[in-house]
Amino acid sequence: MEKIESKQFSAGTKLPSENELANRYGVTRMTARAALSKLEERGYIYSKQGKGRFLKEESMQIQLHLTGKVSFTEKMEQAGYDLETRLISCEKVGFEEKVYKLLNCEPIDHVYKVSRIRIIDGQPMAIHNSFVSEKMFPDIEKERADISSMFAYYRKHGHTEFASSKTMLGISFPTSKEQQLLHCQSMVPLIIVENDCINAATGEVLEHTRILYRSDKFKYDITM
Amino acid sequence: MEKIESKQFSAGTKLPSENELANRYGVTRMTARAALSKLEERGYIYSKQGKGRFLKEESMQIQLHLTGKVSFTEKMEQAGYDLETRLISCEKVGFEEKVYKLLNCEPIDHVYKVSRIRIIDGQPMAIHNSFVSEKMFPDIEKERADISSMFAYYRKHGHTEFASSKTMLGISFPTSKEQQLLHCQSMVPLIIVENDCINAATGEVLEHTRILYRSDKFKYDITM
DNA sequence: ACACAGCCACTTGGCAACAAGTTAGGATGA
DNA sequence: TCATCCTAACTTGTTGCCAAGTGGCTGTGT
Repeated sequence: MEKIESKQFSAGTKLPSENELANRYGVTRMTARAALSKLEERGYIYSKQGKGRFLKEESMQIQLHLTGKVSFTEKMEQAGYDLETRLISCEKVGFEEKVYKLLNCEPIDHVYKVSRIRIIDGQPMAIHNSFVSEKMFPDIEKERADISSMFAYYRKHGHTEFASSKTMLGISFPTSKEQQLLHCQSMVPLIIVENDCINAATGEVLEHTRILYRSDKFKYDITM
Repeated sequence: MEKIESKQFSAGTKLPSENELANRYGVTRMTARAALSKLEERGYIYSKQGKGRFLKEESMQIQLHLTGKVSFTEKMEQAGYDLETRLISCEKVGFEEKVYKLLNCEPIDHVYKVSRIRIIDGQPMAIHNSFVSEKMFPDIEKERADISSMFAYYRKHGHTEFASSKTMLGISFPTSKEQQLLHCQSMVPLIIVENDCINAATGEVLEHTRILYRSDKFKYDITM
């Protein structure tokens, strides 16, 4: 059934039709169709009614050192990539226990989610969510338009030395909104990396960050 | 369409039928069916003909420090889990450039893949593949039955100090064989962690390891 | 009153026919 | 000879119907 994916063709190649696959492997057309749909949902192929199914070009993979101290921006610019960071949204979020607890907030406090998208060489690669409390940054609503770099924003507010907390990694699938932003299919796994940014001098938690990486766009280096 | 998954029920709950979902959201039964199939392939629900679809119980997640120096066995036993490691296979593999290069092997050399499965509290959690060269361990074919721990095996052959190389992380989906071994569906992502085990004294590469973790069974700690 | 058989309404699973889009080639006409 | 249109043979997409499995309800016989 899914030995189909082991056959490696070059990009743009036309795949055998549903009927041909069904005959060749002695299954019904529905079974072949299901297998092909899976490949489509994973983002390996695309289909055109009346024409057929075609292999997408395999996208480049960028090496990314996940555990490093340097910021994403610096990493990418050092490696010579054309990185654009675009602000998507900056709005209050509903109560979420984990985030509120980390930011030392009560349920009545307001927490903002600053959502930015990372675009490399024209391709959206990751969504960077920063959770900050109104308590810590009361003017965030007014200043939202100016936020280009979170670190620059924190320095402007007098925080100079930064540290990071425990870093956790998990996997999930994109919501329909995230699919649009990242230009990906529903079955492309996302790697979610979460940690906190702390003022090293005072120990205050400045933000909780939740970064969603397209798992197929990077090779992740987690060397200590 | 996929707002279905946001509704959190408790385990074992019966989901609305295909027809009911189709009517409720004003879509065809095929659309509802496709959405439910997706949930089934991701391993969230199961279906019984004539009865309906039901939520699976959410499995526990074990915290795992990916970048630590201690071995998987030690980590799990320290945390008090009942870990069983079972040998699946130990056989020659075909030429694979990356692995052969890392092991300093030519295409005519023989490389063995020692494949073991990690079972925690009765649940298969990960597949641990070790690639070793016949050049380095000529008697591996005879000794294969005795291999319980790779480190113990290396110590038996005179290697005492170990180091590890660069560690890379990636995502893929299980083959049908891996689905059987890990008791999981086809759309459950696997986290693949690869690195080399090196004799710290001589610098020789003893093995290349490729570990396949079920992404839904762990919370991955990648703190430096 | 109780046991049992049959039926019906519901579920998921599967299939076949049809619809819609594309392309190539041949018939037709100027 | 050349241009144009039509048709036929592909492709994928969609719809609807029927099969198979389950459980409850009801009628019937003892």
